[in-house]
Amino acid sequence: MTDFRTRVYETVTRIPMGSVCSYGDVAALLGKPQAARGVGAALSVLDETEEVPWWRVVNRSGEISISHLSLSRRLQRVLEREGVEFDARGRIDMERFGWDRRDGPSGP
DNA sequence: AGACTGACTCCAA
DNA sequence: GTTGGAGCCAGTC
Repeated sequence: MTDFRTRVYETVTRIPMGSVCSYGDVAALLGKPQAARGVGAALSVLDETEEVPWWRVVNRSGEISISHLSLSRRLQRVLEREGVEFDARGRIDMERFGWDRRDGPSGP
């Protein structure tokens, strides 16, 4: 197990239920803002039986960035059950559900 | 060690 | 809003 992967898992495990985070954000939290693809590689070796909630990591556009269609749909269902909302195009409002959001959704 | 792959992002048309 | 191309990085063979 590489140290990088270990740190990715520790960070992803901190994402609270009902929130999501982008690959780039996880990379930035590790001090490597350019390692977004590396984060994807680290999470790609996991599966749904793992303890790490890797399904809470989506791309910068708020879309599930997995090519396997049936799996991405399953992940969307899981996220919706956790309270994350998707629009008609299968996209998440990162301003509302992004873990790194600075202000709450019910702003002034 | 070297080359390929892809669950990423950014930027310019 | 899309599309194409170019960097970046870790995993795998």
